[in-house]
Parts: sequence; structure tokens; C-alpha cells
Amino acid sequence: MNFKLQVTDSKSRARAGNITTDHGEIETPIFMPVGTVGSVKGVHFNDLKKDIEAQIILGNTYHLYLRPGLDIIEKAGGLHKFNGWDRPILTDSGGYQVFSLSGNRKLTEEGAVFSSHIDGSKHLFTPENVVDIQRIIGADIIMAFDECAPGDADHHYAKNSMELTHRWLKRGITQFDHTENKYGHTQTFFPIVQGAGFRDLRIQSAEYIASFNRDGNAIGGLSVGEPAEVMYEMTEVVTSILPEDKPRYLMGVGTPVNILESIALGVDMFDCVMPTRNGRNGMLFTSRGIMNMRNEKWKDDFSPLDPEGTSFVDYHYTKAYLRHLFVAKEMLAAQIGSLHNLSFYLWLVKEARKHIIAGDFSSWKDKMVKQLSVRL
RNA sequence: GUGAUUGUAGCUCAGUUGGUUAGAGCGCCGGAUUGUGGUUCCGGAGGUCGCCGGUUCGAGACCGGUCUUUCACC
Repeated sequence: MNFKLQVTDSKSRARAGNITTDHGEIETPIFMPVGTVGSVKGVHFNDLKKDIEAQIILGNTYHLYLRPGLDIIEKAGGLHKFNGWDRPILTDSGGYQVFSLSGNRKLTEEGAVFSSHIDGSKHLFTPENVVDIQRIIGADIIMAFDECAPGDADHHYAKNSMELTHRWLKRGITQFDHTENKYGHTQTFFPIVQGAGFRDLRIQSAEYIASFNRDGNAIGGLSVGEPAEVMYEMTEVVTSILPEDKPRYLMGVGTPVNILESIALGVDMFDCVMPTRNGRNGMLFTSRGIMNMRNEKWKDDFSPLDPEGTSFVDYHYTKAYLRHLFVAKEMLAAQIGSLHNLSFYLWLVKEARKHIIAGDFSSWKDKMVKQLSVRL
């Protein structure tokens, strides 16, 4: 994997760059649709490629490991062959899931013992086997196994958690560097900065992570319940330390506004369930603001979904029709909502990139931020 | 026609021996959702308790009448 920094904005830390992988190029800043179990919920790869123009998607170690299981994925020849997606894939390590989904889990120095949300069976994730699993999945970008501390963690907890994540990181890197690419294409490994909402810990963690000089670096443990200002402050602290010439990935973020603000702070990659989860449930993000498609006010609004949208669904379907589909709980409603939101998110980061290159990112961003939070 | 039976929120129902502003689930109307368990959470609106009369300090509950639902029998 290779990252080429193209342009850095003069008035902010925003950057435009290109990531090259064996599965193709990624133009940054980029948003990565979440495809937990190897599929972006409700969206065909055809639409994902041609309509949404997704350049890279996410998969989840935790989910794929539990179902269908590594034997099937390996037999299929990796996730790319299994699901037919021939562009880059990044896999989350499962650190977040182990902590967010599993009722009973036990943390030890060795790793995390957790029970499956599917059948309750017990499993162990370690920094090493999580690398092996992602090798088998065939991810282009493999994430380190980390502990994601809760948003309200105190300093003591956050410090221990960060230190454990650092020790795990060392083991993960050793494992990664001593194992081979599984299916012929190059795989790369991203470490993750932790430190919760504490400046000193974030600095310490960012410096530690930077010292490994990997192909890219991630910022974890944000957007987990802390106020947005804290998130921005921590992001700013971290991006000022992480190497300039490597992509920075802010995990799990966020709203359209969060994304623009974080781009301005020097973040290059994002992923979030928000466009798909909220889209599935009737919340649509547009360049003019947010629409709750379940609202009664749309019932006889026969104008196009989003006249300024770039997706087929934006001009083909009306607001009234989509509201009807949501109220009737039709599957198609969830599909249209997801398709629209993803296409909007991809449009947003593409537009940001254009303005970074054109040199007017900051003023464009300020204007957009105002529009994006309007409730329609 | 006779004898039973039913009637409480848009729907399905709960409401102790009569006791403050009559409840629930669903639906409806809003809001939330940030490295996804096709969701989940949180608010809100909505009822002349079929109708008329009576008993009582007090009736959704008791009594009479009337209409209504369902059933059985002639």
C-alpha cells in the first residue's frame, strides 16, 4: 500500500491524497461504507460501485469470524472472492464489537474472552489471532486489536486501557510482520491511537503509534458518547503528531458535520454506520439538511427525494412515495434510504476533496456545516 | 320471538368487595441512534367508559329501560 499526499489546504489541516492498493486506488478524504458481514446492508455491489461510487468498504472480523466462519471464507478464496467486491476492503479488528456487543467478556493480558451474540459460545481474540483472521479474510487493510474505552472513562481506566492497547499493538505488529499475504495481494496493518478524552494520553499514544511508522494510522475510541468538542480536540491533538505522509483514519465517525470538521483537522479516512443504519430507519442526510422520512409532512410532497442528489434514487423517487414505503415498513424503503445516504456521504467527501484541491475548502466547509444541520 | 352474552383510546383488551386527574400493548405523532444484533431507546397526542334514567356523599363497576355484539333454542 502506498499513500501520496497531493495537496494540503493553506487555511486548515485538510489534505487530499491517493492511496494505492492491489485492489485499486482510493482518493482521500474518503468515506468507507460499513459492510459488517461482508455486505453493505440492503445495497447491491452494482449500486455501491456505479451509483454510490464507493472506493473501499469495511468488513468486521468479529462478525465474519462467527459467521460464516473462517473455513468458508478461506475455501471461497477470501472475502473479495466470496462477496464479489474487487475493490479494497478494510477489516475492523473486532476490538470494538467485543466491547460493544458481548454481554459477558473478560479482558486479560492475553486477549479478550467473549461470548458470541449468535449462540453464546465462548471465543478468545488475541492481538495475534486477530491478525491471522484478517489475513484469512483477505483484507487490504488490517486493523490492530485494541481496547476501546468508554466515552466517560476516567483517567486511571483510560491510561491502563491505552497501555494494554500499546502492548497488544507490539504483539500484533510482530505477528503481522512474521506472516505472509494470503491471496497474492498486499495486506497492510494500521495501529490505533487510544487515550479516551485525555490530552496527555492522546499525545502519548499518538507518539507511540507514530514511532512504528506503519503505512497508515487510526484514531480510535472517539464518538463513543463524549461531546463533539472533545472529539475534535482529541483529533486535533493526534493529527498534529501522526506522520504527515501517512493516511489517518478516524474510526466510527460520524455525522456529515463531524466528517467535514475532521477533514479540516487532517483526517483522511472515515467509516460510520450512520448513513446505513439511519437511512434504513428513515433519516436522510442531504446537502440542504436532514429529513426524517417518517414525518407526516412528506405524505403529499411529490417532489423528488433530493433534487441536488447524485443518486438514481434521488430523482427517481418522491418524498411522498418514500414516506409511504417507510410507514408500510417495505424493504425497499431501507434500500432507498441507505442508497441515498451512502451516495450523499461519498458525494460529500468527493466535494471536500475538490475544494481542497481548488484551495477554497475552509469557506466551503463553513457554508456546508451550516446547511447540513438544518432540519427539513 | 325466548334465554344467555358483549359494549372502556384508532385496534385488542385490563380495570380488585363502588373511592382522587380511567390504564397497558399495538397503531398514530415527534425525537434519539457515530470502528451495525434488519434495530433499539425516549417523549407526546388520543377516551362524554354504547345511550337514557335511577340508587349513593361518590358509579366504568350496582338497579331499570333502551340500542348493540355474539351464541343457543323455538
